[in-house]
Amino acid sequence: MTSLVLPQDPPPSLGLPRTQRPTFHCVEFCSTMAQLKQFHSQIIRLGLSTDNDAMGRIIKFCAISESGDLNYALKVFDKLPHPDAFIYNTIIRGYLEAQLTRNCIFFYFRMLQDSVAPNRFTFPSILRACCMDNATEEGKQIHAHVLKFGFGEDLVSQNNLIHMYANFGRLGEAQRVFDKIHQPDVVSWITLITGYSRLGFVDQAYKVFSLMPERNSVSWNAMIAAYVQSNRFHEAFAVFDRMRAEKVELDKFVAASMLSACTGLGALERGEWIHGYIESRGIEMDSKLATTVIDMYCKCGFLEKAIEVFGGLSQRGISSWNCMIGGLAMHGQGEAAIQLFKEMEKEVVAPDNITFVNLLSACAHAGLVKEGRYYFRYMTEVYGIEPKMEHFGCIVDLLGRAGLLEEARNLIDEMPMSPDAGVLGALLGACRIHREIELGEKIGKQVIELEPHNSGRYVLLANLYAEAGRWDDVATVRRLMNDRGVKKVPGFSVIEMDGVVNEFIAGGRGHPQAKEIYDKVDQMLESIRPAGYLPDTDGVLHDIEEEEKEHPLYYHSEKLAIAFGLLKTKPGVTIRISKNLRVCKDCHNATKFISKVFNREIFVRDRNRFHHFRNGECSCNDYW
DNA sequence: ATAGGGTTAG
Repeated sequence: MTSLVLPQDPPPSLGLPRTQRPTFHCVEFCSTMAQLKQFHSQIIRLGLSTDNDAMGRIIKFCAISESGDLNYALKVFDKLPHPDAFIYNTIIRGYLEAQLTRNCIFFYFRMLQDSVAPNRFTFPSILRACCMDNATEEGKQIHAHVLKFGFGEDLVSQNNLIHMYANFGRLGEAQRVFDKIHQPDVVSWITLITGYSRLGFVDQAYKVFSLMPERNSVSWNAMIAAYVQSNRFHEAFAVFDRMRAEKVELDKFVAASMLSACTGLGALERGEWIHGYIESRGIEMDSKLATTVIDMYCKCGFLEKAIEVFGGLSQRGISSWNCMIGGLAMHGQGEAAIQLFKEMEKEVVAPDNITFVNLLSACAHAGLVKEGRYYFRYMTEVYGIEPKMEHFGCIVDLLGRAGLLEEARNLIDEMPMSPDAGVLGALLGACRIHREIELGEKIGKQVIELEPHNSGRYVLLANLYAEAGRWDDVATVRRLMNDRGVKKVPGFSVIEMDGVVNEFIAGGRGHPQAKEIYDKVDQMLESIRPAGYLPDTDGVLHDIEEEEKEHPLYYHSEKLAIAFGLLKTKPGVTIRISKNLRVCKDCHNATKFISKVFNREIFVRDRNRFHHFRNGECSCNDYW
């Protein structure tokens, strides 16, 4: 497709009816700018350099196609005496795709100034530009234009208005636009559902979802994703089951959402089922889906399988590498993470800042201080990546855990930005481990004021006080939380059994076999006492109230889940638990003893990492 | 007859 002859004879005349004029389809066969320029010059030689029909096609290629050149499009545009709406729309679209949203808006107003009436194709792009630019004023104004120019009935424009208002956080406006549509289509519904969900109104999203007259896989997925993103995994499963019951096939989007739900719960068996489905149905494994699968196996504790899937990928995008390195980090396999990083470099995949977050956190979790320091410098020196907040967080974590609190503090002082709650929280955690009460207190108060609504920050300081036996101060922190109306996130643990996800909350009696399970906990804790287990009540604020101090420690959610696991599985079978908070000191200690006395491997995934308990020891080396 | 909208990682 290198030479294409344009009709030269007779020379086209602008006065001819459309059917008799030359067509310019040749431009649509272009794949490079060089080819396009050839056609362009031929067309100019035909005397058509100011012909909208011809130039519109040239501009379309330059402004929108992958291999185009927006500046060239603009040059062509500047030579046109009377560009038509198509051409303006195309340039606006080009700016949009180049993410030059201010220029989109600017160009739209220029279009109006040039007295070219916008058409129904104009508004979707310009509304998206307003959306991306957070241009609320212009957005409202353009909404008025949509109506004024008579496109109040155009569905695509209305759907984009819904999208835009939702993005602005103006759900009332979004709903009003939706309500005015005579026949909303599936996209209108989905846009509204996603709008509610992204702003955290999941129940409202569900109300809309349940009103939909017809649903396709995209709408099912919008609802599933809404639940997954708000950590309501059981509800995601419920919607998924309904979708299956209605015989809707899952596509790669639904598969990805459901894998995330499995990841969130630590539901390995169900995750394996989805993965098997993807393979047997030949659902396309793009790099995003591959990353989701690998992430599921990592976070559900099946690291070997994650490595296998990773190894089998024909294309390894940066995110696959990052995910795998992060998985090794989470399992405390620092050396392996570094090995993998070196392999990545060998395959000439350029690491990005996330790669280094994961690599540094691998060093931190494995206590590889020397290596961590090395790669922190390496990142900037070799790849020119300036450390961001997260990188400082990793290094502070690394140094702090290793007891190098002074160095961690100095690093914080030298940071180019002021430390956020995450960075200071890392230092605070280190203070608790190393019983640096005074420094910890100072940092703890700072952290709380940085994130006064994050209950975890209060818990950390309270635990530090508890560590020092300062019970009055523990009470003060709790009072502060109460006064501010900050609710502690309830801790829960889940264990999957024959594909059923069993969820436990501390002291909860909701499980049908509660009696049996609680008896098992008592028996379990009695049998580890002779081996040396002593209950440790320091971490009390973790799950419970003061007056219940002594007792419910025994009934922390992970103890219930482990007891259930012992009850329901054959001797020797590995027990896998995942919980939403960090595992407390007492549970960690107890689990070590359980692994020895009951001769079981126990995997516990907590908020931060994996703990692999075996024969009385934990893979984290008590380093968490 | 050239153009527009919805869902997925880390």
